[in-house]
Amino acid sequence: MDANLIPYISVDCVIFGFDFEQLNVLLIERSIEFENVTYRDLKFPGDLIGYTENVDDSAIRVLKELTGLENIYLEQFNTFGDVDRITRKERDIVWLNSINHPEKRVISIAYFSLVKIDREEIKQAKFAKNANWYPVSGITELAFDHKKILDKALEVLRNKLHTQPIGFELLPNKFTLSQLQKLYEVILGTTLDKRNFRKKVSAIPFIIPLNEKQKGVAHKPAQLYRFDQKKYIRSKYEKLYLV
Amino acid sequence: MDANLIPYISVDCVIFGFDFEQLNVLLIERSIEFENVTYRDLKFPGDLIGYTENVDDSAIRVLKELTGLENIYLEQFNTFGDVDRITRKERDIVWLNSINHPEKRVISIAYFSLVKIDREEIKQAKFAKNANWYPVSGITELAFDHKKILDKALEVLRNKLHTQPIGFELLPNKFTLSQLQKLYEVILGTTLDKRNFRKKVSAIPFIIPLNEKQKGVAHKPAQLYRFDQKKYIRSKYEKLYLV
DNA sequence: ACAAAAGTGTTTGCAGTACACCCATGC
DNA sequence: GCATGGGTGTACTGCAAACACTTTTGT
Repeated sequence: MDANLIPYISVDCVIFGFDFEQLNVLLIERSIEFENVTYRDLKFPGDLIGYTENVDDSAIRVLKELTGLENIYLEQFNTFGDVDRITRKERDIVWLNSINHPEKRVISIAYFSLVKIDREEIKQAKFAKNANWYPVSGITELAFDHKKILDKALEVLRNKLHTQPIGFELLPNKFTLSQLQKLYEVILGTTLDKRNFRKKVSAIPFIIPLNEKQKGVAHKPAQLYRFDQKKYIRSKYEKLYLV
Repeated sequence: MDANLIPYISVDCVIFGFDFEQLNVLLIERSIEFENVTYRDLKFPGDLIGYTENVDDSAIRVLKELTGLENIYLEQFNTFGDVDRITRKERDIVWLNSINHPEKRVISIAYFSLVKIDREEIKQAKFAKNANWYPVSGITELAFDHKKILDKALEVLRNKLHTQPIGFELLPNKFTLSQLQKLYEVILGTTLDKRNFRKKVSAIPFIIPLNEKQKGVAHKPAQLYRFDQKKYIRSKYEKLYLV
């Protein structure tokens, strides 16, 4: 136990990635022996906060240590502070004892992060070998109160998607309109009309077509687009009602 | 200093009230002597969190102790965690010393609260005698990082006003449409067309006209309305695009 | 009678929605 | 040549916005 860390407060990071099919989150596997059975529970990456460390910097540190990534989208979304939030299940207590966790009560400040899965650091899977991507749609239970944290993160992500251009944080720098549409459909759980979707996109000045097309696909190659952050900031669009 | 409180974590409550003219917040006056001058700074009500207390319950406790109010709208909106957030100004440090505050670094979980100023407890001003309502529009500086907290609270309030029927938490149970419109105008900083506003309201099934009118006003008395929470929850309106 | 706020309809334009077929490429 | 996803236009409908005068009360 690191004496530089406040024993009562932690950060947890909900890291989302999109593989053009599904929305995924990065989870860490926690193995524990309990009543002669080995359980493999999943949890979000997180850590206690340093006495002399800004909370935002703790989240940046956790992300850097796990994935090697810096300068990615990261935003605090909620703080979870129930007294029994990490001791509600017996397996959680067993695990806390196994790592000599000093306190039974930890308040956690949760962040959500959006990463482009085509980035080199992610592709090389340099992150901890017990960390992996899991499709959000298949997650029914997590360690501690982390399922509740995931549900809240999804709610916030969906709300933000309507009003801010954060979807591009999940896509490669060059993307197709079908990929963008699929992203909205998967995250919002809807289907969208292709022609109407493209009509709206074409009216948005900061989604810019490139002189470049997809290659090596077994169908008509798609036009590639990029998102222009500077044009977004300068434009009149405070809200992005793409959907 | 209460030994039951975690010295590193607090809650702060941004309590909004609407007097039909302006949006107000409840602030506590902090008097300190510094370099032979008495400063009167303003801050939000808050307190450290108990070791065996849910964070949400801390906020409820702070609100109850200050105003005597229970069962009012209260929602966590952001956590402020910079190391120097309460020690950036020298006057803040002087004040911390004067109350023997044990730590120079406190992470604060901020809540915003909406109260009906016609409630008896509020009208009787039972709350701490150094607490008072101040118009939001006139606030330029607050103790610690509380101006930053206020700005964030306002941002969240404005966003929520578009999508959820929280404005009614600031109005009496019986209100006029002009009062409702003024509330939107003041909080959002816009002006609205009376006829268009009323057209939208009349299409909303959970804003219900009463068999009752204003009395004792020197003009045509207005129809009174009420907000029906149950009808809201059961209705199809997930989002309240009143404005 | 006058001041002060309540209350009420119509027109116009734009934005959302619904909908079906041809095109370019790899295998 | 066939399977796969890419790409395109129009008509209809409903909501948003602009706008001015009459009504009811207290003083």
